[in-house]
Amino acid sequence: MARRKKYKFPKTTIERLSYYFRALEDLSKRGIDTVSSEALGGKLNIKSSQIRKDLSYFGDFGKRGMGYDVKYLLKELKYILGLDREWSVVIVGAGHIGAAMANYDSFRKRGFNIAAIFDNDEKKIGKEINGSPILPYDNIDDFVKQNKIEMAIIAVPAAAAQAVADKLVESGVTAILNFAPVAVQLDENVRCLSVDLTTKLEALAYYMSYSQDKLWKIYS
Amino acid sequence: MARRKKYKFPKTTIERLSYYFRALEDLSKRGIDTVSSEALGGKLNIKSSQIRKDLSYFGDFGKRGMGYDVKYLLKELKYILGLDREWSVVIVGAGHIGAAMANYDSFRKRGFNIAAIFDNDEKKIGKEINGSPILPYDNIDDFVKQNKIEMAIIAVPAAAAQAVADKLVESGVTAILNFAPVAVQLDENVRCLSVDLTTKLEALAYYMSYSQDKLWKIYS
DNA sequence: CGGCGTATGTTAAAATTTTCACATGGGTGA
DNA sequence: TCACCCATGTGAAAATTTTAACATACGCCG
Ligand SMILES: NC(=O)c1ccc[n+]([C@@H]2O[C@H](COP(=O)([O-])OP(=O)(O)OC[C@H]3O[C@@H](n4cnc5c(N)ncnc54)[C@H](O)[C@@H]3O)[C@@H](O)[C@H]2O)c1
Ligand SMILES: NC(=O)c1ccc[n+]([C@@H]2O[C@H](COP(=O)([O-])OP(=O)(O)OC[C@H]3O[C@@H](n4cnc5c(N)ncnc54)[C@H](O)[C@@H]3O)[C@@H](O)[C@H]2O)c1
Repeated sequence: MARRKKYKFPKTTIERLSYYFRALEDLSKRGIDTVSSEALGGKLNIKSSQIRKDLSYFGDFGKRGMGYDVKYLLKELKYILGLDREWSVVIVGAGHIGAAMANYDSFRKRGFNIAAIFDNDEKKIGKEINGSPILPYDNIDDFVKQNKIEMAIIAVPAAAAQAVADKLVESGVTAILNFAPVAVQLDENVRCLSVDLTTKLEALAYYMSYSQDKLWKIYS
Repeated sequence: MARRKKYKFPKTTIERLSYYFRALEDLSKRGIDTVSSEALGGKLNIKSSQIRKDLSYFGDFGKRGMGYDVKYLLKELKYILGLDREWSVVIVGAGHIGAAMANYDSFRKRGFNIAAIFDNDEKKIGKEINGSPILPYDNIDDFVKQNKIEMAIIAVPAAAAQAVADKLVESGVTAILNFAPVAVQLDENVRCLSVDLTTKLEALAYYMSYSQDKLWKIYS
């Protein structure tokens, strides 16, 4: 499909491409139309050689002696990251996290459309959050199938997460962002990323206790 | 301070220790008092050798032929992770993310006390979330000093994040969990972890576009 | 139009992290 | 008590990822 020079590269590269993309958007907004790997790295606390290597896995985007054309690189990264299209997403769990995600307009700007939110709490069903309806969890299967939903965000309590994930996958979802603090077991052709906020706090606690360990990247 | 056999180990080890801790809590609740690295790994999708190595950086916690005593390992991990004490935390930004974090009781159970939430929105000041008062952002300096706050959660818009971080550090905070999508520039003796939800979604989009890449860990 | 400064893309080396393989030692039961 | 089983802890190998170094190419300026 998309351009790619090498077939193997670090998993962390994709994460960094996303950072590059955002930083470039910022530069673009500020009217800057050329940037060197050195300058971009300074902004993100990432070594310039790392940036050049990451980009080199996908193509030759820069001009020697000159750096990178911001708009051009943005376009390429958009393509590489799969952001040149719309993604239909459902959120399961209309609680705090689910609501936060539904209210975050930057997702929509990036092409992630929150088609609906599902919950099993009668009191929430029928309302809407930021324009997305809250629907009965029991209808999720039909909805996902009919609307060809590919991505889902799980924001239900840990105890319910595995069952929700199973139902989602059965309905046809193939990518899941999971906020529940459990290791969801899934078929290997389903992509699942977990966001674990407790772990982050605990890691901070560890590093507070052992101040001799100075090992941080701005990203993680 | 705490026990540690080797002085160098992967950064990812700490993250995993946190997963082990949570999985062990679960086992403990269910009345299981011994576990092998193999069984624990199965629960978390982590190789048993990885678990044994991670633990070996800090001590000999298991019994050969037997596995690990759940309660004992929990106690040790609690100590290692710095969870055997209370942490006073402030949240900056009483928006969606700030509210979600303040409402999450598991943090309190783990020893993270949300001492206060700060905001510059007149309409929010004076209210409280889950027992924590929302105070004027202008008072944050005094509050942090007087209450010896060490940790902070930044949940303000990206544009304000750097200024907030600077103010926090100036007031004495030395650990920050940052939700704003910017690389905050900090003195190297301040620990900062960022949670970047946009990046996670974008990474999912990438892997949806390139289904040939099957490379997932349950954690990330 | 050709030399010079500059920043890329790449190759090779270094560093880090994971995985393997197995010797080691604790517990159990005969 | 002793032999046997089992899962740990570890040292060495493999795999992955980052960093360094530099030859290469581009554009500008004189
Ligand atoms: N809030 C935080 O800051 C935070 C931090 C770390 C982890 N998490 C995790 O994120 C997840 C969501 O947290 P939250 O704070 O939004 O929880 P919440 O309690 O605010 O919301 C959960 C929602 O899920 C709904 N729900 C429960 N079971 C369901 C089911 N089977 N099907 C459909 N809907 C169901 C509930 O009605 C509720 O609306 C939880 O797993 C939690 O552990 C949250
Ligand atoms: N909501 C999400 O799902 C989501 C997803 C990705 C990233 N984020 C990031 O997390 C951060 C918080 O997001 P949110 O959705 O909670 O935003 P929000 O708009 O709901 O809340 C922001 C809060 O910060 C307060 N605030 C603004 N400037 C301030 C300042 N200088 N000092 C003190 N308070 C100030 C506002 O009054 C508001 O209450 C943002 O940086 C956002 O980009 C949020």
